[in-house]
Amino acid sequence: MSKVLTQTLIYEILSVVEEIPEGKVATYGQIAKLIGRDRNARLVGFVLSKVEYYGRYPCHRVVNHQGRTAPMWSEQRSLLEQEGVVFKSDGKVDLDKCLWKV
DNA sequence: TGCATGACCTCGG
DNA sequence: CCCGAGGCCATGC
Repeated sequence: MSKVLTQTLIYEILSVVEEIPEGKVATYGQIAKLIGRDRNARLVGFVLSKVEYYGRYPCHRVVNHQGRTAPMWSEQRSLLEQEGVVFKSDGKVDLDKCLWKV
């Protein structure tokens, strides 16, 4: 980890991400809120984009509010489908059923 | 020190 | 659902 993006923030985010059960997905805003930074939803995405740098976490269970996955990510959909996450014809996650409820 | 970018969110139309 | 505007924080040049 050459760049230290506030270890505290990353630790809190990963803590929440680890709590996401299989077959469920969470939104960036949801996570941001759980760590007490509801205004920093952007940071969550920004951090998760580099989280693979810190270790392997189920960051594929995190999608945006539209249920859309990362634009450049190819296997994210496959990973989620393997866990039982339902996808719509549009290629988006069915948040009505797979959204992680706290 | 300042400006631009990003896996975003909410509100209104 | 898509489009546009405003906001918020950290990173990188």
